[in-house]
Amino acid sequence: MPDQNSGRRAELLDLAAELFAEHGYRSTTVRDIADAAGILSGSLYHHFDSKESMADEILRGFLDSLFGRYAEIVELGLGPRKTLEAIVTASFEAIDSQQAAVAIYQNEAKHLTKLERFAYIETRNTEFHRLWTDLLTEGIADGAFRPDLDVEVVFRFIRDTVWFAVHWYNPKGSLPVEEIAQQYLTIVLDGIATRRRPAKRRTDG
Amino acid sequence: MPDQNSGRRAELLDLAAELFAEHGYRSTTVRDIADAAGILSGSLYHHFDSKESMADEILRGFLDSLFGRYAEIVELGLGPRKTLEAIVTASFEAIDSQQAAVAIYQNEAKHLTKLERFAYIETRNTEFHRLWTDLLTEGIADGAFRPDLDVEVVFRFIRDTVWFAVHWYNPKGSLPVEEIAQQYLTIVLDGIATRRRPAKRRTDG
DNA sequence: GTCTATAAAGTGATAGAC
DNA sequence: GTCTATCACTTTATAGAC
Repeated sequence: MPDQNSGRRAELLDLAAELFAEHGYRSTTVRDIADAAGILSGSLYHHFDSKESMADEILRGFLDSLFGRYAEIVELGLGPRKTLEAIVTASFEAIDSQQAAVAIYQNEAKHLTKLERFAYIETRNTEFHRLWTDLLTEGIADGAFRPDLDVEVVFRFIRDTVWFAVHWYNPKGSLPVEEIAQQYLTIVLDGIATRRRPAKRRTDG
Repeated sequence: MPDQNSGRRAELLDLAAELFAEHGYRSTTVRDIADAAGILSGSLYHHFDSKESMADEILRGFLDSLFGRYAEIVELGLGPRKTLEAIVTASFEAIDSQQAAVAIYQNEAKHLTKLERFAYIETRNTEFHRLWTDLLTEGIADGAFRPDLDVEVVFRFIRDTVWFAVHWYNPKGSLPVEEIAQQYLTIVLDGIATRRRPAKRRTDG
């Protein structure tokens, strides 16, 4: 295995990530990746052990950086509502800056976790579940969120909507990522129906 | 091609749908399908032209029934809010009764549309987009929905959350599909944040 | 309606030359 | 770091017997 920090290596990994994201892990052949890089398929094995190793490296890097960011946010102790807003915003920023990795995580995680080497995905999913249900439970307890909601349903609802945006978000589109995050937060927090008092309200700090 | 209504044919199609949904279209081999049916792979070709034909038949059947149901709802002329509720509920019912087909639609449509024979998926997507944006625009115009929302963002938000439920919905779970649909509607319409007037409100008919 | 047998193409990966 | 050459295996699909 050559230098882990080689520029060429990172280049190839980026190409692989884009192809995995666009066509799916399974449908992308090592020949496709090599073609995109302008080399032959055999040459890829100078940089990586296997196709699986490439996906592994892409997902590991993405999840480490994402959960590092989440940990930073939680440590700020902003209270349930502001923490929720920050976590959602951070997730949209990840979609913006690491779109391919997010798409792979979305599309392939379920199947890859079956393989031992990808067991850390399950660990991260559990961590994510814990983060959200704690946050929602705390928010319900202190009056920030409605008490009549099923925490599990809300968790999945938020998780799904946030990550699914990766499928249509266009980094070059007219809507900047901050604005989309804001729109999502508005819907999740306040709903789409009209209300008698449209003013912003704040129950927590 | 044998009788289109043969019981065996439908049986094989159901098996294929479950495997495509569970492991992905690409990862499911014709051998897998034949194994599940207790026959050899070659025998499948007595019933179907190709693996692609199987996916085609599954998706066509699903989309036809779903859009038939949508058309029925729209024709009732219930007004924006009640129509939205009915469409969301109908979609959850589809997840309940045709889980495999919905999962295939979710996971594979993007790639399959590239093939000419699956062009009708794009047509349906356009139809779906039209249905929702009309509904939301109408609802904003008559005061049922908030005027400060981007119709496109809300459309994608609802579409994604509703269909994504197929990934975790368990037909044998404790929450009946009607209740999940209701929870989703509550979140989408009213948000998860507390409000000063928690009472139900109705702006349209 | 299923099986036997097999073709034809694609796929992940390796060994060694340059 | 890339290429040449190639292996071992998988996959879709076909032809004809039973």
